[in-house]
Amino acid sequence: MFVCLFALGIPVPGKGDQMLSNSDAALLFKALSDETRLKIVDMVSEVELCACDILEEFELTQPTLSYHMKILTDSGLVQARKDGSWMRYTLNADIAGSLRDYLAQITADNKGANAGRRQHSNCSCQGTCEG
Amino acid sequence: MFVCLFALGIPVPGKGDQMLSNSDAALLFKALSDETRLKIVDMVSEVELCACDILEEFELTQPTLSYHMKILTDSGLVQARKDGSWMRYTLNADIAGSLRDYLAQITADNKGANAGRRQHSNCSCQGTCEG
DNA sequence: CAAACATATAGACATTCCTCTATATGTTAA
DNA sequence: TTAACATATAGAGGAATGTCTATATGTTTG
Repeated sequence: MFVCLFALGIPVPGKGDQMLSNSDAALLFKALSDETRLKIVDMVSEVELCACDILEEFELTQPTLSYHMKILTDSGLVQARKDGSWMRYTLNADIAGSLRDYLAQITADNKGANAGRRQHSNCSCQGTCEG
Repeated sequence: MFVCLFALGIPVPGKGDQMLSNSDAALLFKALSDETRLKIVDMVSEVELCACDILEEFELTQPTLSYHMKILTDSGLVQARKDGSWMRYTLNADIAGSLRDYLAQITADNKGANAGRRQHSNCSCQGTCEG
């Protein structure tokens, strides 16, 4: 039977993304533990944005936004690129993927020694999902 | 072409789990922003455990563990069940699933108006995944 | 160069977080 | 009922967080 390894929280082999350490994951979740930063992640996952574009969407001062961007880039979840006087931000899709894998891993209940493969409750792939 | 909706971060219809609000998600990520709590989540996702079982795995005092369990249960990520003198803890799989969906959603780059369905980088389902 | 623009840093301040000790509450067992 | 066990609560203290104002740094433009 084919199952969706991703949905089971099993890192897909050959993808090159390694399981995050607990401390890295804690840092990434801390970066996501603030509503402002959640909105920023959502924004920069769609399209590259400069700080001034992001600032317009919030009622924050420029230094406060800079503080949040530093937390996001230090965690690795957001990439910064300097373009003249602008800083352009995008999501780091690899880190985001690793964090999704990590979250799936620690919330999966198939980690015991005798855990068998089975359909994950959150996967729509009714057994047809390649594993 | 069939794609994996789950891996795309699109809530699977008919599952009954609603997209979390930003503030709920921030609270859940805050619950996960501490290494001790990450380990606890990993532990209780495998098997129901009482506080004393969990305490043995850490170099913490009992009140400190109680503090962490309160944060985890208040967030909804962990369920508590009183059994005589013991508190038994398990992962709330529904909330965990909603959080995985939320994370997939805000880190997906397919949210624009003209976004097309396509294979997600973290899904092993090579187009065979039912959507 | 000087002015305007974009961003970062420094420092202050209130709040929250994580840990502890001490103690309280509730449950089981002798 | 008393002792032992399991957990929760109160309160303290130091560290971290999120916000601001003021200022510094670097870039573009007239």
